[in-house]
Amino acid sequence: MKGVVVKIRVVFMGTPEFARPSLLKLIEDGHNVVAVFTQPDKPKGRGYTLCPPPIKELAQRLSIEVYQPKTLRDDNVLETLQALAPDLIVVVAYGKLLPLKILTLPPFGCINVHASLLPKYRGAAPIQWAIINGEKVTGVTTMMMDIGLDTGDILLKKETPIGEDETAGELHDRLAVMGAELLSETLKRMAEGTLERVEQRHAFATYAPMIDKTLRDINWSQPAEQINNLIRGLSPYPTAATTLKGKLLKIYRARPVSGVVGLVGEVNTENGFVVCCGDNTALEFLEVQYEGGRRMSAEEFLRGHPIEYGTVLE
RNA sequence: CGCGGAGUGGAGCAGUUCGGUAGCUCGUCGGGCUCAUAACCCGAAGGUCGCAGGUUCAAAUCCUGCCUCCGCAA
Repeated sequence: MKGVVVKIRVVFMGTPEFARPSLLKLIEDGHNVVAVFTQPDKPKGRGYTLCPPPIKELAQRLSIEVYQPKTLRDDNVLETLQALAPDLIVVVAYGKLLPLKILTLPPFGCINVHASLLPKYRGAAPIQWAIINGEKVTGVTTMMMDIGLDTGDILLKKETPIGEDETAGELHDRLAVMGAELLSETLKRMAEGTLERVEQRHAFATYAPMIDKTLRDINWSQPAEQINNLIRGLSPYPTAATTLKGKLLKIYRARPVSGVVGLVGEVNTENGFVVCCGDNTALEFLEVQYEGGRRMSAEEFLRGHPIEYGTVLE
């Protein structure tokens, strides 16, 4: 019989899909997750149906107690947490800043998993912005949380190249899994006592703010490469878009092509669904969705929507 | 009751205002041309027009209810 392992009490805080692999990994690793905090249900979709966040569903399936406070700056919430007596709080894309009283509550502190190589891309949308800015490499970071937004001391980092055609959705899924693995390793090394904390080089910090809807409108005078970065960074949500015959056309996937020149925004369908961009570059649409319609390949779209010669996108 | 759009052969669409033979682009199958082809020519198969009622001599089309999908908004 080996020595008795004392399991530490963990409270998990997270909200969207990105946090799922991390919570699952904690359970797989045998950690004692005593409660899950997640954002309140929100009205979503057509008809404003109240939808629980992905983490709530997962937690309920795992029979873990779920709390959904509107704010953490509340004495009742603090009392609840004190009663739960966590040794450690793990935060993955929770969507709220933790007040000092909570940060200092667990003896082992609060650990956060962030989807970038800190101090770059602090904030809400690191994955999207890394792609929009044309980064070739990104990664995940674990850190000891402090009072600021993603400013805490770094524990572990793991890099990964961004594929040339990779979309934010695909990168999101990869980083979510990488983040879960890095979290697992972080906790393991914490238990071993081999973890070091390194202060961020704050001078090199950049911010990745929430994605604003005005971002989605494509400016065709930009070079194709840059437009494609935007398309990849916003796919599949909220999706870069343009206007065709007064209706919204979302672009899920495209690729720069050569040999086609024309006015900025002009459509050429001689060889695929190609649009002329700035600096004499051109972009071919591969997957689109027209207002009111399904998402489909550009080829399918053109069958039912022949485009007149000289049509210009706005 | 948040606002709006759409369901038509396997895929994408037109036809619906103003009821009267089911149409286009593509795919599939067969044949032809070609050294050859995803190219071109000829031909064929394939549709309860989302579902259920109603109006009518007659409904894809008009009326009512329901289901599903999509855009906006959040």
